[in-house]
Amino acid sequence: MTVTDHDHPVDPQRVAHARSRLPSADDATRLTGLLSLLADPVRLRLIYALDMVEELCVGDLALALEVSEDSVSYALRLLRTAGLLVTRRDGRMVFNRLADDFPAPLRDHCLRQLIALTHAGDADGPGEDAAPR
Amino acid sequence: MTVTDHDHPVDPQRVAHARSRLPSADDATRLTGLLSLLADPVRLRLIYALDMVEELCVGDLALALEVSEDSVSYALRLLRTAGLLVTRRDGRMVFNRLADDFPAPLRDHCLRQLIALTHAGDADGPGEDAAPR
DNA sequence: CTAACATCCGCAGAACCGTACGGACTTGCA
DNA sequence: TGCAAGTCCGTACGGTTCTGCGGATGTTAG
Repeated sequence: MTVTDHDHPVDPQRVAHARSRLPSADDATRLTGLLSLLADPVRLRLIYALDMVEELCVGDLALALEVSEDSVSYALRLLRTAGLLVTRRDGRMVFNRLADDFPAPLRDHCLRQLIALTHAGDADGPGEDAAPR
Repeated sequence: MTVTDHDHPVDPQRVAHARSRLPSADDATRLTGLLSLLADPVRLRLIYALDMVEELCVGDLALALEVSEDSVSYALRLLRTAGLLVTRRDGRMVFNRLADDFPAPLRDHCLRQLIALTHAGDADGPGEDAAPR
């Protein structure tokens, strides 16, 4: 190889334990692909908006998010391609809304709770958590 | 803002509603920054591994994940800079573990549940209506 | 004090992603 | 039928991010 792939495991037991329960590289790629779709300010706020009001067209979405229609259109395309949202056409308008099989954990837990903790945990003071057990 | 900023809201009510409850662009950026740290196969599996066993050194981490030590070191640096994990030095080894204030929602809900749903949701075909509704 | 080990850091290359622009298509209304 | 509105698609540019290599730091052992 290249450098120091040390074949000298310090804790073989723990390595084996972690290795056995670790998600496969394929599953990890799939999950990171999903997370990548959320890891963008435009897409994240777009999902937020569609989570509050049932459906919105591109133009109104751009107004609500205060970004260009191009950005919204591009974000919608990616989300739609991933199957995270569906469109309903009424006349010349195209209304977008979250798909029925939109991942519930993302919708219910992650988004709202994480917003809260990014507020509180910004200074990253040790011993302070926005989500108490 | 280049061309078609249509100033013709179709649903002014919904736009206003969404706009008022929407997270600020700053909060969204902060949250997407956090999500971006998870949106990488190496970092995601690394967090998984550290969630199972309390602490691991770089070399063992590389063995467990089956990636180069450079990748692990780089991933650890980013996570450490973000304050998501801490290091403990014992001799020439450096053991890494998740920080005490590691976001609980991420750890408890998102990661495990999402792995499960990426498994189950795979077969039902991404993009189309296999929703049980 | 020197040698060997484990890890960290800085740099260059490549790959990926998001944005902006222009054109084209479909639809509704006069 | 002709015009205008709304949206979608393909392309090029700029920026950010990941990977691999070489060297540097600090530590233990002889």
